[in-house]
Amino acid sequence: MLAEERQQLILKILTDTSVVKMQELVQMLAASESTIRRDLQELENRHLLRRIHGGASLLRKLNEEPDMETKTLKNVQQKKSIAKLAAQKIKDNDCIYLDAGTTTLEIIPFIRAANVTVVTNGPAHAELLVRKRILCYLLGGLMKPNTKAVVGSIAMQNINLFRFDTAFIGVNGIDSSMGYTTPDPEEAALKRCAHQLASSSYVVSDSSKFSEISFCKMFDLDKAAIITDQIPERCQSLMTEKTVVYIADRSADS
Amino acid sequence: MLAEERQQLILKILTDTSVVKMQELVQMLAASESTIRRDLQELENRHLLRRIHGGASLLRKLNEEPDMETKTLKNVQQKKSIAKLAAQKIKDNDCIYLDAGTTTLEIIPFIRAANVTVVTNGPAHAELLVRKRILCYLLGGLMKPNTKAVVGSIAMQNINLFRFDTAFIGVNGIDSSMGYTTPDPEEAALKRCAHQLASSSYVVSDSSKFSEISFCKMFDLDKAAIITDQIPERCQSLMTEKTVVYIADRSADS
DNA sequence: TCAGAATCGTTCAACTTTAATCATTAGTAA
DNA sequence: TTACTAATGATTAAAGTTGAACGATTCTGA
Repeated sequence: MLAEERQQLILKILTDTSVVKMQELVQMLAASESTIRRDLQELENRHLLRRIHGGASLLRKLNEEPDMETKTLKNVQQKKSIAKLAAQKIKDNDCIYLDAGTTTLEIIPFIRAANVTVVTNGPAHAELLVRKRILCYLLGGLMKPNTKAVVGSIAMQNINLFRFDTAFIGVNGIDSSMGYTTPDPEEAALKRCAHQLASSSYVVSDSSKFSEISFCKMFDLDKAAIITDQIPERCQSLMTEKTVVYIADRSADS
Repeated sequence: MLAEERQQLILKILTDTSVVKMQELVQMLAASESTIRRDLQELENRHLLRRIHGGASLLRKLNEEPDMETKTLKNVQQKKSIAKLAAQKIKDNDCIYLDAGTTTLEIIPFIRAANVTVVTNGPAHAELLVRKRILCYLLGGLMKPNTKAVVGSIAMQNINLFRFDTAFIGVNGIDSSMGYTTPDPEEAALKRCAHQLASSSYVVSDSSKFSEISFCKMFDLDKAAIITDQIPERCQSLMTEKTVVYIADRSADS
């Protein structure tokens, strides 16, 4: 096998799996460890992957430091099932808005609809989308250091150039009286804007955000449907009264 | 079999398989290795395929093409020394524009100046910058699948909101009569804009781009200084006559 | 914290591919 | 036929690629 083929294969495998072990590659490509090592080195130099001890990983895993709740396997599965359900809301030829954030990022691998156009304020989202050959517009503006989301007046100006069939929006708090909330005023403004420009809006969130209230209000509960994995007992009736809630079936994972 | 036939066949085989080995071609076309080699050479000169060690591959493979010369370690070192010199042009409190592309990406690790603000159309650049706690604005617009640069009318509109002390711009061709050139019209327009908005512009490029001419003209030679690793003998006088050239000292690597 | 295990970077020799050169063959026109 | 040119095939030194060895480094579990 030629070096070129091997390297293309490595990239392909990585796109599917996000991380890959040295030994797996040695087996799959039937080459020596030295050779794989050299391939990885070269691909890293070309900024096509990132080497890690024992293998390689995709370039940018949004948040380097895994935040508290992404840690447990349980939560990963929750997020994936939420993401899968969200992706099913996307129809052929849709124009959608995809908010920056880890939950919305998970949606991308599950998108099956054809001829979709996506607008996003998450650079990581944009890169994953074009890798999947999905037409993608990125909003301009100030890049926030911690979340790497694009925000600010330029982003607000840019987003108003579009209209969406559907918007998928992340939140930090869901409360029956305060509605949807998030810590950063700039991000809140952008999310509100996205919601107003969309025919239908979905808030994607795991169940830990219920009864939480963050600094900035985005909009009222009834303005968007919620896609989540479960509703805590204590606020079940309050929620279903005020808005539409879709519960992801965790056993339906791929 | 005529040379013409053979070459057409080679291209046909390549279109089907995307990569092909030397030995396979020798067998399939029943010609000597020398002949096949000459055919491949000619086809490469006509930009119809790309030769790789042990065979040939399609030109625009699915994913990555922009940096086929980033391969050798030698070239990596060249790019790093160019990048280092470029970074030294940045002073405290500067507002700079950083064009998308691999050469400009290398500049970021070498930035030492304090309180710098950077505007870029490369999402990867933006992420690296905020990781270094450098204030960064990303242009919005359409994301190009192969280079992952942001381009188009929105990007043009966004960039005009800024003024720069210095712009660092990548190119694909440097020619004494045609000036600086690049393959994509959209990118060319953006680069031209960046240059016009900057007090001073630097073109960063390794020496392989001299005497090359790409599809779209950006601007004339004298409009920007060049930062490179060396000038080929044949165009040394032509270049130094028409513009300012900075040569990076390769031994000054960190 | 420590020791053992796994992984990494470097070096080297065997091997393969390439580029350059030269001899041979085929085709062409006088 | 003969002389000339272009294309092909063969040879060989140089360059590139590969796998294995080995010490250095990092990870892991006690």
